[in-house]
Amino acid sequence: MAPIRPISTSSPIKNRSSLSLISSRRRSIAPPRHYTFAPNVTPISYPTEPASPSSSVSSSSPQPDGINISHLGPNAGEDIPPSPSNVGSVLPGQSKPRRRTNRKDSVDHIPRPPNAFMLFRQNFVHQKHVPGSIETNDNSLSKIVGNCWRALSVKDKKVWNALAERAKEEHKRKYPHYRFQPKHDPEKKKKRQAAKLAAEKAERERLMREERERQGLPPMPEDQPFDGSGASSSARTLDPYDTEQEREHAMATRRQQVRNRNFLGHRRSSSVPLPSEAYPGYPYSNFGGPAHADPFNFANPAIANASLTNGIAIPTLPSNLGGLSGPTSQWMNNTSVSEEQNPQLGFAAPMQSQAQHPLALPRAGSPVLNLNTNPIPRNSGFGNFSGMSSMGLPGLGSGTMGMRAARQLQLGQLGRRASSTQPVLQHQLNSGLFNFNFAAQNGSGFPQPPYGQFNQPFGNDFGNVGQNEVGFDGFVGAVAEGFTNPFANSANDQTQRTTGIAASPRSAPNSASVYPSSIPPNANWYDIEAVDPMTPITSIHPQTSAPAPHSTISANNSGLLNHAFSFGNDSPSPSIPPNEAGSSAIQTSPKSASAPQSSVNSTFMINNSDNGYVEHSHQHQNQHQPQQSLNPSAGMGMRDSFDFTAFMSSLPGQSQAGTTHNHNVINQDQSQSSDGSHDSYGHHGQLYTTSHTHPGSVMLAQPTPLRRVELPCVAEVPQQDGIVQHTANNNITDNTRLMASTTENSGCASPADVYTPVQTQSYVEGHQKVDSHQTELQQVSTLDGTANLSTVVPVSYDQQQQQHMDGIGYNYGNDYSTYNALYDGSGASGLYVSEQIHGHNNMNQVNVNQNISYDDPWTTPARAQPRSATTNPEQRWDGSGTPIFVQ
DNA sequence: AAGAATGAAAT
DNA sequence: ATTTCATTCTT
Repeated sequence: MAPIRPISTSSPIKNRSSLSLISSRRRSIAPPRHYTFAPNVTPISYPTEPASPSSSVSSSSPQPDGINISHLGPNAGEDIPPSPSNVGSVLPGQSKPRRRTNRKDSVDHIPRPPNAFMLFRQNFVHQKHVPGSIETNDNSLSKIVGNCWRALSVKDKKVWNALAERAKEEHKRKYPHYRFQPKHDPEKKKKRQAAKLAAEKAERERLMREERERQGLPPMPEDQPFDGSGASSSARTLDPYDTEQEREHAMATRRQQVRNRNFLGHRRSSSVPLPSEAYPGYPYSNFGGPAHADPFNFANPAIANASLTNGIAIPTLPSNLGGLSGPTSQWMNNTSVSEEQNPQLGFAAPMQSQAQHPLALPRAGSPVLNLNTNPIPRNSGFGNFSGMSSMGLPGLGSGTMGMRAARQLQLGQLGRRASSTQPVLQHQLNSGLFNFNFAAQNGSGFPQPPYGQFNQPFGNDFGNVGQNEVGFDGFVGAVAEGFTNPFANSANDQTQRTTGIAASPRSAPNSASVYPSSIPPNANWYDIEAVDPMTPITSIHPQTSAPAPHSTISANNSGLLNHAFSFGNDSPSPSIPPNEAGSSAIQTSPKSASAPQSSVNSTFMINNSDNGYVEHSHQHQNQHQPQQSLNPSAGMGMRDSFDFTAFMSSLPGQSQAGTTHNHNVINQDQSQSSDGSHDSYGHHGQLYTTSHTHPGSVMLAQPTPLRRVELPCVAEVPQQDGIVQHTANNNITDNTRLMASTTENSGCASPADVYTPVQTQSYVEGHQKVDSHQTELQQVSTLDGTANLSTVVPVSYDQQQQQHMDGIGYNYGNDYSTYNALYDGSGASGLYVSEQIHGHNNMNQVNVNQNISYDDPWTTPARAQPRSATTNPEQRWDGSGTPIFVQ
C-alpha cells in the first residue's frame, strides 16, 4: 500500500518539541496510487497520495533517535516534519476533546498513551486518506486503517512504533505514577457468558434438529414446563428419546458439541473462518482438512507405499522432490521456487526445499512420512530444523509453542485476536510446515481437555517432531481425552510402541489400542546405526542386550534419538555461507577449525516418566546436552566426514576402554505446568551416561544419581567490539544467525542490519544468569512462493530470555520469550502476524557447550572474517572444559 | 504461575 | 471498528 506519513497540519500542534523524528530533506513524486480495500470493508477504491519507492533510506539522514521515516512517503521529511506533534499530540489531554465514557469522565482520568496503531489511525484520519465523502463512519474507518496498517511494511511500522514508544515515554514523564487499570466489568462478563451459553444451546439444538432430520426422526417435542399433571407429554419432555439408540446418538452429538466448544470456544467474530475454511489444505487436520493432506492417511499413495521395518512405517520417498537434485551445495543455493501444488501435500509449498538435504531429511524409513515428502522452504525449514523457535513460532522446535499461539494458529488467528475482517492465510501453515502443524496438533491443537483451561492439554510435546523424526510418536501420543485418535490401530501404533514415547493413558482414551499395557523393557534401547549425520539413519531397532530396567523410557529413547538426530539437524550450520571457507555451505566449518560447533545440542520435550507413561499430562523438557565441547578435529564441523567413533573418542572425560565410550549427558528434565488438576510435578535434572558400544551406536544408560556438575559454560565471555558473543543459551540467537546468513546468502540486506543482540551475563549467588535480549529487526529472506529467495522479509524479533543455572545441572529457569512478529510463511511483504506472545517458552536453552562463544561474522558490518581460535582464545570454549563431576 | 480474557487508547 | 499494550481473571 501507499505509505502513510505521519503528517498532519490540521491537528492542533501543541507539542512538537521533543518528538521530532523526522528528516526534513526532500520530497519526491510518484504516480498516484489506489487503495483498494477488502470487500468486507468499505468496498471502494480511491486515489491517494503517491508512493515513493525511491525515497529510500539512503536518501535521508537517520534521525537522532535512529528513526528514519523518509521511506514512508513522498513528503516524509519535507518541511513539515511528521513529528508526533503534528500527528496529533501523543499525549493525552492534548488532542481535541472527545467523547468520554462515563468511567473516564473523571477529571483526573489519565488516558493511556496511544499505541502505534492508534497514532497511525489518528494520523490516517487527519490526513483524510479516506475522504469524508466516502466514509465517515468510525468503525469503517477503523477497518480501513486496520487494513492499511497491516499492509504497512515493517519499516514503516517501525516509525509508528517509535512514535508510540516516544509517546509512552512522554506519558511516563508526565504521569510518572500512572498505572493502567482497566476495570473489568462483571456485569458485562455475565452477559457475555450468558450469551455464549445461549448460543451454544441454540447451536446444540440446531444440530440436534438437523441430525434428527437427517435420520428421519420426528422433531423433538418442545420443552415444556413440567406441570405435574403426569400427562404423557410431560413425561416425554423429561425423556425425549424414544429409543436407547436415539438417546445414545443425542449424547454423542452432545459430546461432539462439547468437543467443538472446547476446540472452537474462542472469542471470534463470525467472519473469521474456522480452521477448515481457513486452511483448506491444513494437513492432516482432524477438523475438516482434506484427507489427502494427511500425512498419516494411508490412502495417500505416498503413504500407502510405505514399507515396514521394525514395525515402523517407512514411506517411499517420492522420486521427485521438487525437481531438486545434485549436490547439496546446489540446492542450498538454489533460489528457484515453484509454487506448484505438491501432490503429496495437497497444498502448494515452495519447492525450495530441504528435501534433498541429507541432514534435513529424515533418514530413510523415518516414521515421519511427511518430512520426507514435504518440501520445506529453505529458510523456514532451516529455522525450524535447528530450533524452530527461530521462526518466531514461539518455541516450536526447541521449546513449545505458546499455547495461545498454537491455538490461535489453529483457529486461524495466528497471533492476533479475532478480527472480523482478517482471515488468516493458508500460507501460514506452509512455512511452518509440518512443524507448525505438529505443533498445533501436539502442543495444543487438540481440543482442550475438559478439565483445564487449555493448560497444557498434554504433556506430550512435539518438540521432537520439529527437530527429529521421532516426534511422530509424540503425535500419536498427543491425543486428548475425548478425542478420537485417528491413528489408532494403524501402523503408527507400532511406532509409538517402538520408540517408547508413551502418552498418558489418561489423556489418550484410545491408549488401550495404542499403547501396550507395558512397554517391553528393551524397547527403549536402540542402536542407531550410522550416526554420521550425512548418512541417513536407516534403521533403529531395539537393542537386544543390555536392557534398561527402569530407565525413563521416553526420555532415554527420544533423548537418544534426538541427540543423534541433533547432529544431523544442527550440524549443517546453515549459517555457514557457502562462499566462506569452503565450497559447500554444509560441508565446511564456518569458523575456525578449532572453534566449537554449535552442533550437539538437542532440546526437546517429551513425556517423561519412569514407567513409560505420563500419568499426568505434563510438559516436560529434556535437554540432553553433552557436557563436552565437540572436538572439531574429530570431525564435527566437517559434516561429510564426520566420524562418530572418533568424535566419541575425542570427548573428554570418557572411557576409551574397549569399544565402549561414555558420554556424559545431562538430562535436564524440567517439568512445569499443571496437569489441570493443580498438581505440579517437578522433574529435575538427571545425569545420564551415554555410552556407545560400537561405532555408531549410542545408548543411554540408566540415570545415575544426581551429581554435582560444574558446568563449563559459566565462564564469562567478554564482549568484543562488533562481535556478537554467542554465549550459552543461544539457540535462538543461533537461529538468528541462521536467518542472517540466509539473508546473506540471498544477497540481501547487510548482515549488519540483522540484529543487535545484547547479552549480559552475570552471576547471581553462584548461579549464572544469562540475559539475552534481542530487540532488533531481523531480515529474513524467505520464499514468497512466487519470487525467489532474494525476497527479504524483515521480521521483528524481540526476544528475552533468562536462564539460571545453578551449576548442578538442573533447575533451569528459563523465562520468557516475546515475539513481536511472526513470519507468516507467505513471504509476502507485510504479512506478519504481530501480536506479542507472552509465555514462558519452557525451553531451557542451556546449550552449555555449544555456541558458547564465537565471533559472529554476520553481525559485523564489514562481514568479518571468521577468526581463528587463536585470535581470540578467550572468547572460545576451548573444549577443555571437561565437565567436572563431583560425586 | 501460565495462560486466557479483556479493557482502553482515538475517533 | 481497529491494534497493541497492560492489566485482571481463571485455572
